[in-house]
Amino acid sequence: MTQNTAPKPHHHGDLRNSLIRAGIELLEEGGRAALTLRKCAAKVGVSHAAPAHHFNGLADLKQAIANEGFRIFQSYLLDARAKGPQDPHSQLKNICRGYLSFAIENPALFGLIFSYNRLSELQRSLDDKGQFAYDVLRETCAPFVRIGADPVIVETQVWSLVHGYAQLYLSGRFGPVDPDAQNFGPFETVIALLDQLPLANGT
Amino acid sequence: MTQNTAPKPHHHGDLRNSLIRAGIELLEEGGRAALTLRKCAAKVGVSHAAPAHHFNGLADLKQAIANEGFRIFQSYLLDARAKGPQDPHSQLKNICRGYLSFAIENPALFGLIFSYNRLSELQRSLDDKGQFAYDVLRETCAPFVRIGADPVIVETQVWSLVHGYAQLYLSGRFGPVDPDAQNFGPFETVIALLDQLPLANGT
DNA sequence: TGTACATCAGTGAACGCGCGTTCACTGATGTAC
DNA sequence: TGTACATCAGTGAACGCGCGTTCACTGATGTAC
Repeated sequence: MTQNTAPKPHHHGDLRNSLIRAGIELLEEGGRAALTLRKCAAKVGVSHAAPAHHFNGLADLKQAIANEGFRIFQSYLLDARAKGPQDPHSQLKNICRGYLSFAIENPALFGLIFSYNRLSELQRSLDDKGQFAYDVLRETCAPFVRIGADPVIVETQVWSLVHGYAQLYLSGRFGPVDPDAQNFGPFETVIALLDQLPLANGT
Repeated sequence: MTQNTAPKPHHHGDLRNSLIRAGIELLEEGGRAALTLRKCAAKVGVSHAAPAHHFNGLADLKQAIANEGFRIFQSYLLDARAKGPQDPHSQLKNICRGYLSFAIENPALFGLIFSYNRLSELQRSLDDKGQFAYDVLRETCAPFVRIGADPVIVETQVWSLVHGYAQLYLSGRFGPVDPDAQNFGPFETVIALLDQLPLANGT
């Protein structure tokens, strides 16, 4: 076809992105230890030497996966906020639902992009990507900041609350993980927690 | 000396516990991937085959490390609560400081014991150990539950808030990680967040 | 349009490495008598 | 108290495995002319 959009690889077509997607699947299927260059190559159906043409080693692939993870994470937040009513309260609740949805549907990726990793070179790059997600949260929190108050308090409180609940829920600390739970599931719980926060009237 | 307290190993003295301690150090020094049976053995100074007499494989050592991690975590909570004034507000604040201290001083261990691991057989065992820590938090939260209200709301809110803040702080999301930060560091921040919660008067 | 050529993504064999695990062994410890 | 013995923690060699990485190669693609 045309080649004006992106440089098309000659044989596979889109091996780099395919390897990233395969890596995410391996991560969710078998945890961090299951993410290897050879397994990614096998999942895509190429030889184990092929990834070397697209990534400068395993660390580089991991970084690409984490970047893609942040992109997906941000799309969860934006999609959730855009779907419902656009008043500030609905936006705030929906963005928190999106946060929790991402964590539940992509638990290993969620763990990867927020993992503490003092040793990793990728931390700084991730900081930039993570900043976009933070910005989405910040602007959604803005209407709830009391006049004259430091907006960081509300932002940090909402983010910590949702993030902590998501992780503790995933770790099974609040009972078995069941995304299909009826009645009072994790989404209702996190909204109930949010309703307890002393937020200013959203304007 | 005497042998009436615990069965003393013949040669090393306390190899099992030494391997657990070495494993925790490796974890903090080099991340999850650095935790191997051979490295633990080398760090303790025994042959790489020695651990097989004390652990049934790497997964067994990891489980022992996670159990020890929960024990240390709980001791942080209890020590922090016991040190300061014993009124309910001080207790609640101090237990949250202990929570954050543990996370900052043992970030990899913190990550391990709260890691989502669907695949691990050790999850159930950890659930039991984690329950003790939850109980400490629950009883400290009890005075702040409004009459007639579900105590789970306060417990979950406090726990999620502190846990989420600890993890986001460690991941560098709130700026560089600096335990020696002057003025308004992570401990002051988490207390400020806590002060915003709509808690009943501690009695 | 056709041909010759440069590019480069993917191949398959090969390498060294650290890993978990096994095995027969050694030798210190603790115990039975 | 002394001796013979059973126990078992730790040793060192060996194994097969999956890993990342390299290398010369192949052959399809895209381009220059």
